Amino acid sequence: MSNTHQPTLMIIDGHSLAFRAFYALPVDSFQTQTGQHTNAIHGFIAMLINLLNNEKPDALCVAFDISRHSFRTEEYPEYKGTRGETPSEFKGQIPLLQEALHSMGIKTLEKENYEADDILATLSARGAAADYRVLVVSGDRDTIQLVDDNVTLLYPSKQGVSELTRYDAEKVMERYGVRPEQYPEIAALVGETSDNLPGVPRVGEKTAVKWINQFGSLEEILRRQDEIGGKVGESLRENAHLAARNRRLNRLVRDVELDVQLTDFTLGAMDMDAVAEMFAKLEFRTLLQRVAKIAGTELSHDPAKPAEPLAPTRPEAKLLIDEELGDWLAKNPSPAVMICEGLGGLEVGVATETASVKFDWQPGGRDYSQFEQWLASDEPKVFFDAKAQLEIAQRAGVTVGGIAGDALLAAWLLRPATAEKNIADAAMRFLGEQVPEGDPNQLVPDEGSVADAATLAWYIVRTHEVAVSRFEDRTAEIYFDIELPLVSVLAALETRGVQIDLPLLEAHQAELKDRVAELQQRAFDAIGREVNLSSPKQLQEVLFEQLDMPKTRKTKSGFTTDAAALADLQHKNPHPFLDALLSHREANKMRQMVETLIKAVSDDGRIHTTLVQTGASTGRLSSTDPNLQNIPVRSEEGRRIREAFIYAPEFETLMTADYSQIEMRIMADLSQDAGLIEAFNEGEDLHRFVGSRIFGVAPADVTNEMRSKVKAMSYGLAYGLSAFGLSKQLGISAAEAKQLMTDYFERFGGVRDYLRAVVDQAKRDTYTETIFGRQRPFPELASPNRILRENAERAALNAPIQGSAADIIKRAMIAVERRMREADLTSRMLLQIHDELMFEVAAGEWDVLEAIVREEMAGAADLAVPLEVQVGQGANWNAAAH
DNA sequence: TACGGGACGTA
DNA sequence: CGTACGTCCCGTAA
Repeated sequence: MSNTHQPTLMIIDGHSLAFRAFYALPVDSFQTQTGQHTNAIHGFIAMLINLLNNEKPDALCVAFDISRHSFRTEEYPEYKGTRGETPSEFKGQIPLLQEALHSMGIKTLEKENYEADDILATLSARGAAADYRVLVVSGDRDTIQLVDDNVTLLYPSKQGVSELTRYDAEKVMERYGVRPEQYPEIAALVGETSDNLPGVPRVGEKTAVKWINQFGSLEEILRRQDEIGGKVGESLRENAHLAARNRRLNRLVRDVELDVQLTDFTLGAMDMDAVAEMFAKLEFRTLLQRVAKIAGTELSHDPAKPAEPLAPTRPEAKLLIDEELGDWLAKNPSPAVMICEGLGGLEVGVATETASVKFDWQPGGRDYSQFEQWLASDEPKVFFDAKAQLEIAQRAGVTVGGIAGDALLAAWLLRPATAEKNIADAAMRFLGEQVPEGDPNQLVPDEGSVADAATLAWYIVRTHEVAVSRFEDRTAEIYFDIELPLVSVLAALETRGVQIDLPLLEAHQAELKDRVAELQQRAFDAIGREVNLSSPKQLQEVLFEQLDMPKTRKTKSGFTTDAAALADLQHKNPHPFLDALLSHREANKMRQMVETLIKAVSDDGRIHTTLVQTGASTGRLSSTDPNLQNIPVRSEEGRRIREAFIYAPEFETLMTADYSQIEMRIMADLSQDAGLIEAFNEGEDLHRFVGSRIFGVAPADVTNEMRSKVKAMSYGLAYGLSAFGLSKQLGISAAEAKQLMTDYFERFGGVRDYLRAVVDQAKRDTYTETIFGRQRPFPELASPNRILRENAERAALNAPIQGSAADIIKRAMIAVERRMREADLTSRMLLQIHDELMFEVAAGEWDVLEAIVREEMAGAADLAVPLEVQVGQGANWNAAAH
């Protein structure tokens, strides 16, 4: 026996053990507040924790059945037919269990047409071949056949899942009197009631074992069935076909095609944040602690965090104003502030972990001057959604300084996909505590005001503390250096708004209205009836039934009528209706947008969008009410809308400044691809340069067609574009697209290596990271669902690129705003559109502003290639473009 | 009235 | 079978 450590692979039959747990634990005792049953999940996880503690597997996988349907039911439809309907209380628990496992970084597997047992068989064969010690955990006796020198079965004893019996080859021999691989032959003879597989009547375990030992195998028994006498022999001869069928059905498949590597199952560091969130959802408190303990002991290099103190009791909020309030604020550093806007005016709560105050705030009143001074000062304060709070204060005539924390942003940074939108959810996630309900006698007990301001502030300060304590160093940098300083910049942009030429917009609207009506009429005339052109359902009737056109790509509920498909139809099957419809679509879309913009203009003649800092999980901002980040630009009609974005009379002009090809530059930096870096340093047009390399011609000889292909390819790369997608987009053959990609990677191999490495890294770490360290978790990378997993792979590919661009422009915004303030400029930053900033420029300030903008935007990151900034000037947004 | 799907605008 | 968003409209479910 060698001394080297033989790794252990553990494979669990998820369904069978969850089902046993379900019957082992009382359904009614395990329910969340929303009524979700959790007894099977609880029992399963408890068992899993024991297994992790006792067996210390190096790799782990949990296999599930997808449905009752499998190749076995195809041969024998009655297979497992005696099993009753799965209890409804059980069904819903499986997806949640899988989610819980994923949160713990544990892979699950399932395979259409196979049972979990077959996956167990396949993986144990592969594990043994790869020299693992394999532990199979299953409540299904069929898995006994998997046991051998390398494979041990852990089988739950009768009472639930708390005790597992270890079956190695010897134990099987001892218990059943045959070698493990012979067990299914016994089972075939005896039958398996629970699988609805009747065996040979009169043959029980004893007889079967006797025969096996006498004849050596089932095959031999059936061949020599005539040698067996008596009633039993008669029964065997009559029912031999049953035994043969049972044997076919209970033979586990050991070579199921599984799109995984054993190394995928290697257990790594647990993302305790994700676990905590999931367990909070399931309301598992003690299990969470037990999991944390495992994670702590397993991650020896990650010292276990000190245990959280028990939930402190909520301090009684004092009602203070004037000097008393001032004294309190002076004595209690870094409290959370919560300003609630209610029917009765403004209610303010301020809290530390141990003390809190509250009061009704009458802005400007003498009793509140100390509070207002403190609010405006740089004294550190913590908020939940600081930008919204800042804007409430601003409406009350008070500025806010010292934004030292924002629990909403902190929670979002830790899990950007699903930021908790309210304090109660965040408190549940980070503290595991339920924020108490507000006054039940309240007339309108809405979600926003569950508790009084002081109580909310107390939850905010503690939630923030826990969230920040979970930051890794680089996450903390993103938080303190980027997201928090950005809050007041965004608030300023929102408050400023952007000037709109309303008469121009209204004229445009009137024109569009006429045009839409005309195009609608033309469409109606073309088909001789009236339909709703905005109804895909009615359009399908017209196109595929009335006009009998060829069917387009399928959607969930029929066939697509999107622009690309309609253009394709028009090509194959020209019809005036298609023309009218396409034009109507476009004009109608523009009309809607213009209408929305007109409605959004405030009394000050400006549009004030909301920039949502937690809007995108890549780190980008999003814009709502209205969305100013999707104002048309590609069509002539669209650019006319941009002409309505102007500057206020007291200013002189508009400036736009955008990063040119920032994502490709980031790609060059991240991949360190020598060719791509050279491309940017050459100063040659990027796509022309890349095209010359790929097609092997001089840059000057790159045709427009070549250039546009290369351009599509380059941009597609950062999105995980496939050869199929590329061929479709460019309208070229799949072979040509494939060749294009091959040629591209031939010349820019670093890019290919990088893209692969990103996904590999993300699979290992379960998250991606931007240049500045912004992380985005990708639990779906471990999903057994191929669609989900591949979507996650593409998103993971894109996240560092899109996210780094977001980091860079955010840093630029903070720096530019600061420089403008320092230079005491009147000019103002107004909008951010992902890679572009818009400014309203005051007379005489153009040059100094341009210098600041260029310097700070280009200097926002130090990449392997220069960051190029293009600046445009004009009387409106369209004219200021370049 | 609420919600998902389809379609489409931007980076 | 290309990432990230928000908004509109429709049609259906409550």
